[in-house]
Amino acid sequence: MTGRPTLNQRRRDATRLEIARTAAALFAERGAEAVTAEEIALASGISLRTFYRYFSVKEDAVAPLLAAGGRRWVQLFEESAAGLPVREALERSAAESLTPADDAAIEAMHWTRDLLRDPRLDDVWQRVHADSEERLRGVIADRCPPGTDQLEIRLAAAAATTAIRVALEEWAFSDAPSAGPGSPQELGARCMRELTAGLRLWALVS
Amino acid sequence: MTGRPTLNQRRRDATRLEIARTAAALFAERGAEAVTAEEIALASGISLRTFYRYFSVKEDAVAPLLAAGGRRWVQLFEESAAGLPVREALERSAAESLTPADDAAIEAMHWTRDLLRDPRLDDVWQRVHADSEERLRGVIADRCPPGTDQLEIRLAAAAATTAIRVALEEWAFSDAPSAGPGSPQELGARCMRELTAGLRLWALVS
DNA sequence: CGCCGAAGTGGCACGACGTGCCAATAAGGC
DNA sequence: GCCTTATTGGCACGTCGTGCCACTTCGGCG
Repeated sequence: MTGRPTLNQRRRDATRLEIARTAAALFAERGAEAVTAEEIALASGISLRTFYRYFSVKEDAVAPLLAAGGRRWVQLFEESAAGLPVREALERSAAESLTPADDAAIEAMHWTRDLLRDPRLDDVWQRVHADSEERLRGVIADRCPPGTDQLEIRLAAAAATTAIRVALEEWAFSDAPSAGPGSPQELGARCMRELTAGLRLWALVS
Repeated sequence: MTGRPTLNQRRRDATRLEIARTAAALFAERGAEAVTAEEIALASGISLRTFYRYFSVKEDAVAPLLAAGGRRWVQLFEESAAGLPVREALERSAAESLTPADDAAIEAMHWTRDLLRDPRLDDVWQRVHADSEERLRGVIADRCPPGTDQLEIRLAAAAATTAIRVALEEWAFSDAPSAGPGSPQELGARCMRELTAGLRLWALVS
């Protein structure tokens, strides 16, 4: 279905991710304020001009890391069994996306904690979630019968995204480990349940 | 209690608001991208250097207008009868803040619609709500008995803020009037009810 | 094999952004 | 009146982000 990305596209994505790692290391070390775009570029082995072809704003360089979880969430939700009620599918995919499986996911979650503490990166964080909410809205709509009230779908996407955002922020500013009590999964499940419990969408789509 | 602001402070706030109006007019006319900070400054009768003493980022110039409703909300909530259950107080103050009373409020809501359509201003919009969520968290905490679970309070603030944000965005991109069906009040009440219905905080604080 | 178009990269120049610094000015207290 | 304090404007500077053009790389095709 989804035509696999071309070779060049995958190389581009790899470069993107490598720049993101470099930027994250520099940002975590000195703070985003004190790092210039040129430094990130040179440390990544590319020119300044090329850096701005990958990211239009300096701070966005870490977006691929911050957005990784959300991407995975949407993907898991899309792939979940079609028979599953929307609400179950949403909760399960969220929980799974918060349980880092491969090394890349573990790494991304590790960086997230450091990056969230930098106020200069608040904007990227918000942008990432606005983007996530939008994507989620799309895939939820795909699961609902045509004609379903669009506002209800939007509210579901907003509630779910807000839940995960709050859970991650809460975790990042605590000293809880990434698994067990106080972990993103646990907080995420709790926030998600509370914020989505009152939605009428669940009644509309059985 | 709250010592009234000094004369100088009020002059400062007035200047701030006037710059905001000037910036909003320019942004709405040409888009934030095409307006330089220097233009806003000169059109406001101040120097560029002074402009940056009022707003550290060009786009923030319109923040006072976008934040006006949220400020009012928090204020109304604080002033609401102490006997009222938190949930009622929150819903009523939100509804009232979405029903523009004085001219300034009407004007702010009018600008909001234009400004929300400019993608370049998304960041300010998000920042304004992050700020609103924070303030709300504070005043809700003041109403709850000490020792109340902080996460529950945070979730309530996040849910309420998200509700209002979604309602305003939905309204701004529709052609609904600012009163009557499809109005911010109506959408706000509906979003608020759905997003806060599942919160455990209401059970915790009676 | 060599040619070729498409895509990616680097260098350069430029306007705009945002800040540190210092001098000039205005406001408020004694 | 004077003095202290806050606010303002001007200037210089480093950084940001983009338009433009020349150069390289790479996969396809005769």
